[in-house]
Amino acid sequence: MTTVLVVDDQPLQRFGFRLLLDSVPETEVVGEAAHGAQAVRMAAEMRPDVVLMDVRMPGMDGIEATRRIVAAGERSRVLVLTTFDLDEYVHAALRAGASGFLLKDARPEELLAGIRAVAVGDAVIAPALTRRLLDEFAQYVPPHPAGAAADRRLDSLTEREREILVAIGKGWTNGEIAARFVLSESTVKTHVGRVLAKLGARDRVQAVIFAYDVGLARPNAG
Amino acid sequence: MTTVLVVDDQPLQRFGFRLLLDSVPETEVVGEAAHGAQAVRMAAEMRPDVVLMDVRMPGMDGIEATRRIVAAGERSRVLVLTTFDLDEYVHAALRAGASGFLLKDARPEELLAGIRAVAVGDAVIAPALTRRLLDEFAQYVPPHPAGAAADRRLDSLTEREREILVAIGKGWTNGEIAARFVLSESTVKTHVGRVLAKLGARDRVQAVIFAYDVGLARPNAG
DNA sequence: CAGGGAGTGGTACCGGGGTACCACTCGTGC
DNA sequence: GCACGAGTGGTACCCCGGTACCACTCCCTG
Repeated sequence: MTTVLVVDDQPLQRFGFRLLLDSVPETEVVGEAAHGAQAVRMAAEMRPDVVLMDVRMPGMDGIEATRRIVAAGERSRVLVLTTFDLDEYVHAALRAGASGFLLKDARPEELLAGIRAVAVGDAVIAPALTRRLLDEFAQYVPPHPAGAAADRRLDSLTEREREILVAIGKGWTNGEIAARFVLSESTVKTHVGRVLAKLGARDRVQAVIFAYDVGLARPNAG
Repeated sequence: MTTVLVVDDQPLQRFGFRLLLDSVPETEVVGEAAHGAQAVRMAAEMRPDVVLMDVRMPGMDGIEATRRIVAAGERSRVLVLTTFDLDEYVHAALRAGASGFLLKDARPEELLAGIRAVAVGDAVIAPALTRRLLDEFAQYVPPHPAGAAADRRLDSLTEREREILVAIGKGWTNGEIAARFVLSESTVKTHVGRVLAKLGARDRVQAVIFAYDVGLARPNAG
């Protein structure tokens, strides 16, 4: 059973979601919020599996609410829904830590499939948006994994450990990494410990520096 | 009506796809290919709306075939299917110009929805892969044009605080900073606290990232 | 001279980070 | 069949990092 918190300023819209989600056995709406602040509070209180988040709302919007929920280390995954397929919304939402971005004109099955996906830790993007996202992706991501030289220490890391290192390089806490990767914090600590040991780093700060040195992490704003 | 070319080296697999796609009125399998070279030829001949492409095949694999079909300027969209969710496959496929990437364990409705999406020019990624793709995306794509905002935060630091920030960026602990600067650890903590507050950083890890972003710290490969 | 910012230093508290050690499940390879 | 590495998860413990709050000294400026 997947518990869902519905966030939308339109009562009728919330009613529609509740009707749909409660009509199938696998999902259950456990609460409704009418704006961002309320959503953040309720997410912390009832820890739903999935937060169905509208973007445009009076007061705190869905993006900011998403950012706070994710930053708070909540276990809830946020699935952002909007009527407008503006690129800025998509970028902002994903950067805020949303696990998915769907359009409100999605078919009911698509919405349910999306909720199912994010509930187990996967991510979904509306097909109409994916195309543009991929174009940007191809534009930015270097063809070959950057520095050919790299570092032998980097090679000693397993695939998972490299992912953890990248996450450390983003400044995430163990709790945040656990939430985003859908792991327990114990597991994250185990991974982090092994990464530090293999790199010969004393703490995560030195791991971050290593990540920048080998090009695993890259300066953002410029 | 969406015309589909099925490409897979396993006859049984092709049969399964044909069964599924011909069972719904909107799609029709107009051809089958057993390897990459044949796929490229057939795509050019019959110009299907969608090419359902397996990755692992003897001879020319699905990635190379995709690249050639797209490069040839065919109108066909390529939807890549594979059993293995290896990152290299995903990258290579998307770089080759594929419109989508799904796993073979997808449910029939998901596959049909994917074909429908790519047929109209959208793109789809299997939810299980999207998560990692988004992580990379966030890693490479710059957040906002911005840039000037970061510098202002740097300007708000005093001379001493900038020195402290540089030291933090070298991975030094508070104790080490105190020793090198000949200060008490209390003083260092005070400085560090002020630096974090001014930068809006949660901890020294994020301060390190900031230092790299604004160029106060620089990658030191080797 | 008064005021204020910068630099230095202290105490007290606590939460997260890091470590040590162990256990279980997979899948691969011998 | 077995061992092994990778991934995941747990418990227990200690200490550093970060915060809150305060105090004192310079030195510059109004």
